[in-house]
Amino acid sequence: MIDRDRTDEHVARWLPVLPDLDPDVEGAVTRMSVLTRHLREVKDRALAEMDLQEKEYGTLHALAGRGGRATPSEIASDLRMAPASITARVDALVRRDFVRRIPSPVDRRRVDVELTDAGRAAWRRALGVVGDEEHRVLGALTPQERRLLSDLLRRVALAAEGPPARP
Amino acid sequence: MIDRDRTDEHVARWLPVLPDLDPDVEGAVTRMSVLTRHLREVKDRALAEMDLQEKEYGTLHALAGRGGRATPSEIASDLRMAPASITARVDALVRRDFVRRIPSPVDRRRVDVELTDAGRAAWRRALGVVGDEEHRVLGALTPQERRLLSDLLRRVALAAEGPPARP
DNA sequence: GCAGGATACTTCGACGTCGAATCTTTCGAC
DNA sequence: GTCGAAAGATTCGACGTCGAAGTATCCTGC
Repeated sequence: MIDRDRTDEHVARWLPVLPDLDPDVEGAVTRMSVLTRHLREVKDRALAEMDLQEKEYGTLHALAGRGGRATPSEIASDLRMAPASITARVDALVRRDFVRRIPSPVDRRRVDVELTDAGRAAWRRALGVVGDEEHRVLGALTPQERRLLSDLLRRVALAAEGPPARP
Repeated sequence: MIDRDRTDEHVARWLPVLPDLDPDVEGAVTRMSVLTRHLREVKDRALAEMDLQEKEYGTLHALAGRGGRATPSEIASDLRMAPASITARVDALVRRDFVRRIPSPVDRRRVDVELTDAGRAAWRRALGVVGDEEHRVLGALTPQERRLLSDLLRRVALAAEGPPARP
């Protein structure tokens, strides 16, 4: 038969006290949360071995996703963080020579943040390891099942993105 | 045809720069992360309307899951937090009379934390609203599809819980 | 041209979490 | 019995994030 995972234990532990708990809803939600946390932790450890923190990598990644140049506000938006939090992140990356601050010549309020060659190299070097664990755990499914999973999650995501709950 | 969600945009934006990105793997992982964050934010807002913070509810919930009585270490373990972080949380709940500290008579190193009647009532009152959004978004699927989603995620979770990646 | 509002980044103060250290109590070896 | 190691909660100092305030700059309407 199929094995039980930790979420099954979790649900089994709660069912007696919350009888109207839907095991499939609770199971799906809990597993998404568990897997998200797991991937972040593995990514953290893998990056640490190449002397990079997750927040450093994340900032470089956001930058690379914008062609290697972006404003603090854009980075904050991509990372879903407060713009105020970006200042310290960029400071640290500047100290490591992974990034440069370039005052915008066209708008003197703006400061563009630009990847240096070293920054881009560090990002590329780390790029491989961060996806590895994702592929490893998703490798438990066949390609068709991965497509199916992604499609099911898209429909759930659309419901989440759409109209909020009716009062 | 089927609609695109924000994750589809995300993948489309990255595909040109990372050609060997697997859209199904990246899509599934990103949607799990997005949905986990979404559910936490909605839960936060719903709880705020009944004058409860997410961290307060979380602590009460962990306590209720242990029959209304547990040690700080047990709470920390259930919440996957450092035991040191529990002290302040319990302090705040004690101030609201949701919780009591009871020195263990059998082991004088231990301090049991116990739900008060008010604490249990607050937990029960909040219990309904936290599950509502989960059911709403998962309602985009049929019961059979929810079962299927949960089963697919279980297999992924088992791969994550199992042996780590081979070096 | 200029006054007032909007925009963009940064600074500041507060907060939550964590690892390490502390202090007490318990347990085990002898 | 006693000593040292282990276990449990807490305190402390550091860190990352955030909202609000601050500062400089741009833009729009008049």
